[in-house]
Amino acid sequence: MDKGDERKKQLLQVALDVFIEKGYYGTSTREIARRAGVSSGLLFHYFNRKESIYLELVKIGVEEMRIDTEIAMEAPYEYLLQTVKHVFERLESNPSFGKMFVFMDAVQYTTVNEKEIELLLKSMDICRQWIPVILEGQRRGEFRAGNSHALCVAIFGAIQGIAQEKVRIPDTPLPETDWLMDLIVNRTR
Amino acid sequence: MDKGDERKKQLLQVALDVFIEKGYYGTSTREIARRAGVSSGLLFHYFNRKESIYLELVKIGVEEMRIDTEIAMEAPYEYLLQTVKHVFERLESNPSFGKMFVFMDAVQYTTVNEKEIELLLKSMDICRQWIPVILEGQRRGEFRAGNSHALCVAIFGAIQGIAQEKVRIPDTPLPETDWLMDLIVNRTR
DNA sequence: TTCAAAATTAAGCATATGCTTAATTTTATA
DNA sequence: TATAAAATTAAGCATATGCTTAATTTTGAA
Repeated sequence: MDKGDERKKQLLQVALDVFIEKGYYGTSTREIARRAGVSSGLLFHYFNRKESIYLELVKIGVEEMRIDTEIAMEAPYEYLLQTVKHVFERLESNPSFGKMFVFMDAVQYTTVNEKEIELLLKSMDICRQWIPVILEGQRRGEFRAGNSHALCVAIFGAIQGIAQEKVRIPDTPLPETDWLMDLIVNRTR
Repeated sequence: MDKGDERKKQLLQVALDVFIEKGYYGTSTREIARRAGVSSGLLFHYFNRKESIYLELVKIGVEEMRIDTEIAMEAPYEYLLQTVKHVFERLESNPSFGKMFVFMDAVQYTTVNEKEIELLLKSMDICRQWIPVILEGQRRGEFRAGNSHALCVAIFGAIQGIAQEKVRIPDTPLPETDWLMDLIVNRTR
């Protein structure tokens, strides 16, 4: 209902598109404003700096990527399977999810002078969140033995790469969930 | 020996670093020059436009990524295995390879107005090169059944994602080659 | 040693950028 | 309808950018 909030949402949506397309530095505030059909002044009425737009998007992204460690530790295999399924389903059904996913990855390469962003990035580091879960899965014999960090990199790297391809070429066919799980699951037991 | 060629190489090396770090648009010609310890004028003495620097790097990248389809078709499993091993070894031993790898991926997201780049990108499209090889591997029963394009996306997406992580955090442990192969190999036969 | 070619720089032009400011329009409520 | 708050714009400042130009230094062969 609030007109201001609607506009802000719209601006964030447009900004996400441009950031993904051109990167942080390649995105001009003028272009965000132009694509949204408003003046630069209005953009800076809602966001005090360019970095603030970026920061708000990162915050939204962090929220979307957070895992529930407690549940995950109870059933590592099941939780990972559901996570992969969930990501793939949303990649198919919701283009803006894919964009956010790719955006969140690009963030990690973007050097922006914001202490706040650095903090967010730490909280968002996928391996940091997942390694304990993978260790638990290995302890149970559900996941294959080996360097748990490397396992984490393998599966989430794969998901990341696939998501990127999907965003770049939307009719890219997604792999089966099982294939991805074969990266990490212990098939010898 | 040729001093000009040496300088050009150096400039390309520096430019690659900056392009990876800040993206195409975020990279200023001034910064490339500054990091190389030369004037802007000299940079434009060797490259007539900013895009030309980018283009030369893409050309080098394409050369590094090209596969030998003829040999690949003769032994799909073996060729893929060697490719993965080769990439991982070079990721470990040669940081600039990783940078080039990530750069080549970023190119695909960068909209640069160069017909030449578009042509290069087609020739560089990994799935276009690999799908015939994967189909042959499936025909032989070496690779698992399923959408060959999706299989291609799975394995090269994984490699891509892992390479990105490696470039971002150089002490990231790389997964075992076998784990990656489990994405695509037919274990039921 | 000479001197033309090659390497290099300093200065600057035109435009794009992040962001501000003051003014104007729209909205909603009393 | 009157009016204060909210939304929006137009114009512009300071700086950064891609790239050019004219001049200077370095190099290497005769």
